[in-house]
Amino acid sequence: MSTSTNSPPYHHGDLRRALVDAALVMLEREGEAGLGLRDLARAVGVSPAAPYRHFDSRIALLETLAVIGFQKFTRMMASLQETTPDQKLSAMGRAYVLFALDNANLFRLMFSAQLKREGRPGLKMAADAAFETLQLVSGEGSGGRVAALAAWAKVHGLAVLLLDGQIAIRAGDDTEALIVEILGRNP
Amino acid sequence: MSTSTNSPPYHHGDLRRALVDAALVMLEREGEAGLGLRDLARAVGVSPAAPYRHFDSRIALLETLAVIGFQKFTRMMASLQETTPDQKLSAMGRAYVLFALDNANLFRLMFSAQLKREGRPGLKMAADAAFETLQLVSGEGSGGRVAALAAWAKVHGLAVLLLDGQIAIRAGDDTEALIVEILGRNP
DNA sequence: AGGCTATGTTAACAATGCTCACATACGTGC
DNA sequence: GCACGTATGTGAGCATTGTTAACATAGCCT
Repeated sequence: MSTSTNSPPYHHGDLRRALVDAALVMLEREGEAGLGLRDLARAVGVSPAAPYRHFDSRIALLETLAVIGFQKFTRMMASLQETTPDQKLSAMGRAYVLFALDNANLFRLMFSAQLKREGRPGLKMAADAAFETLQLVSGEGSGGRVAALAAWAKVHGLAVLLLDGQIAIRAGDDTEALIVEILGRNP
Repeated sequence: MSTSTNSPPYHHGDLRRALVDAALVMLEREGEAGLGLRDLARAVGVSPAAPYRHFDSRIALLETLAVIGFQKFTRMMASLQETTPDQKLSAMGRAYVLFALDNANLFRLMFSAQLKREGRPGLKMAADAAFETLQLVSGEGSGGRVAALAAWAKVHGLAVLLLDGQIAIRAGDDTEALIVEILGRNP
């Protein structure tokens, strides 16, 4: 226990968790570029060098966040209740896009090129795990790998285009309905 | 004219162009994060502050590069020879993806979130111009806006997934053939 | 209690984007 | 042809950032 005065405890308790939590919030608010180690340390009330006891580098922290993102993504995918392959596939597509919109900067980080450039095998594993079920469900329906990749591409592309504001949302649009409509379309 | 000795001329001649050219090369080699103003200045043989006579900031330089990317993209799209809407549409899809693979980091920059965050109306204009014909061609075929967006999403998603190495290219794969196959598939 | 290790702090380094005061070339009006 | 204003490049320096090294403190184990 610390002294009876409210002196801040020298040891934080669970700094790693606190850093990750604060980083996730800060990431979503300011984007990856705005997530500085010093700001992060200050937000948690700790010295600028403290995070290095828990993360080798800023990149390593970002990788951790991305892995967490993939886990969250995987959990959401696994929680879908639909039964028939067709229903399941379309529910997954819809959930995929909504996840991207709800966690814009986290989603961007998950697919960030910078992280892939380094070794980082943990990230690739988390990503592969996340897409395994997706490929499984979409492949078994009709036509194997090509069909699965085509479906994946459409869903991912829609997510990215919406995220970047590239697809203009018009005044009367219900975004969620538009997503379902686009994904249901076979041009 | 400078003196007869080979003293480097104080004024570069066309520094802006030289900076842009060097930046494009450096961008493709090292990625956006690796494109530093000082490195760039050194590569062109000029002082670290010189680029600021031609670009307000690093972001402004990146925006210029992205706009150039969209122009290049638009030219490539316009140069396609196909005639019937169906042929034209599929040729555009193929060209879209190949452009992304050939200009990986430039393509990423064109869709970079960081640039959109700032005002930067020039970038949005260049992007809209680039996609105008795409939307036109794909919309007139069958079903209006939704069909156009669905086609766009699939093409863009395939480009991004390939770019990020997310779609595993297997040993026997011919990448270009795989692209055509995926884009031709209506799941 | 004593010591080992984990965890945090302070001070500093190198690199980066950016700015300011100054130097030099260019071009335009007389 | 020449002075002068403007555009363009230089050099030094500032604030910030990621990162490291030396030191301090807390918690744990015997």
